[in-house]
Amino acid sequence: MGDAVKSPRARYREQVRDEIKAHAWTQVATTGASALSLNAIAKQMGISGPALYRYFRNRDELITELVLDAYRDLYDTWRAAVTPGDSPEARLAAMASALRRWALATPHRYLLIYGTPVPGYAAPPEATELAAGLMALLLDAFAETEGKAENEAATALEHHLATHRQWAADHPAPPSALRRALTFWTRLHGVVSLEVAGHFTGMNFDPGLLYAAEGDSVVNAP
Amino acid sequence: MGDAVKSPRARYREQVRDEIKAHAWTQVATTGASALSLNAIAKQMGISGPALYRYFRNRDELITELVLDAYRDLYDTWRAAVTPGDSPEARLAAMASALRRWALATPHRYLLIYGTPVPGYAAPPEATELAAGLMALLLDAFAETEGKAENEAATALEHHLATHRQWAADHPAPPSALRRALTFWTRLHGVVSLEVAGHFTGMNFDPGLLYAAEGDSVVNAP
DNA sequence: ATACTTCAGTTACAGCTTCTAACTAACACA
DNA sequence: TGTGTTAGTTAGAAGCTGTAACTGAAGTAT
Repeated sequence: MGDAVKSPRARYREQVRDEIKAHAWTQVATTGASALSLNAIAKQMGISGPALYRYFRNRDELITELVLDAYRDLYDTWRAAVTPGDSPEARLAAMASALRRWALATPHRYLLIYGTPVPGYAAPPEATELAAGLMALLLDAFAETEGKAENEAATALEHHLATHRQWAADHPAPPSALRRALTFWTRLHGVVSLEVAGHFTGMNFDPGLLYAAEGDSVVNAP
Repeated sequence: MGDAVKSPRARYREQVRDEIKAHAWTQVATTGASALSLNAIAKQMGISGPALYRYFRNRDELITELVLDAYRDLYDTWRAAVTPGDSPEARLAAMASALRRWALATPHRYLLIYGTPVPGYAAPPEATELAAGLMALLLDAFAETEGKAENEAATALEHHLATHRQWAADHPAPPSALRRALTFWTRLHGVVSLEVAGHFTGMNFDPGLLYAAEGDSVVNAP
């Protein structure tokens, strides 16, 4: 485990695990996580079904691994999308459009982490930490900008968040930033989740414009 | 079919169909639609598995029926929530809080229509019509109020919607109302979908306050 | 070098799923 | 009383997850 140079067995094991995950991803991308079949993966790899259980305790463990990978990939995507020196507004805009591109590229990957939870699956603590890492990127940016609560309910929320901020306990962002980061997240998710779930198809308008307006509504609040 | 008084066979058939759906609903409520098992329903009813195929062509047809029922139920809930004479603001507030209550009462029912689509399932045209019926209730209210686009992106969206309004073709609401209804929908969905999917658990804040702020942000825009 | 242990992969199987095919038995109606 | 419709049956194909028991190869220790 702590070895810098891994044994050949461990290397082989890791390689097969990666191959399994690669096949799992193509399956998720096409049919979604709920239809993921370990048997089908084994068949594609030319091995028997039960052989996969040497590498993953069960189906849920494989799915959990995919969820964590998805979080990490989104985190990397955001890190790659922002230019460190840029203004917070520019960084938020970059993260917003990167998120939608990431979601539309592989809708089922987005739904895997933000859609209907697959029955029986329990999010591991690591997933919560990765989600917090994403949130931290938003908080970093919002902490650098000002933004007034636009109505009484928003003010009430902001006051509430001043004392209910365990989810951002180790981040110095003020309540206003917490509120705007949360709002940013839910507004973007509201648009993109309905889009990837196909709820806009047939409505004949451009979801990209709605998405842009929603992102701007939080970042460039009047 | 067109008979006002149905034959005893048809009545029996309808009764069994309803019983199947009732069992399906309790199953959906506990484990979600993706884990719905026709076999398990048959066992609960004391009949053999294949007998159910007399009443539903296949699993997807049963799920489709549940989806349509859910839409109808949400529509009725909204109709019951609003008081006709009330101000549009009051009606929108009533629909918003009714929606969240409806979603939290049976999370999987909300996810059935607004969550990850179950693989293989294709939304029937009737579902689109029912969704349009829900949207019409929002449009009715927003058409009675004023609301300015708060930034350039929102203005661009509003202009776009002036010429891309097939989804509200038979509704006289102006572009501003279309924009606000759409925004209302996605903002409420953004909060409630993350809430029912469990993404707020462990964050230790009250989603109800965020939900209220989001609803107000569209209805009581400054 | 030989013996021992670890482990990847195998087949067989239990138990679950959807769904089809063929058959029986009850009912409606003329 | 006869005929056609239909609700239900069992049998079974083909798929799934997951367990048990076994084989054979690779790594490790003596």
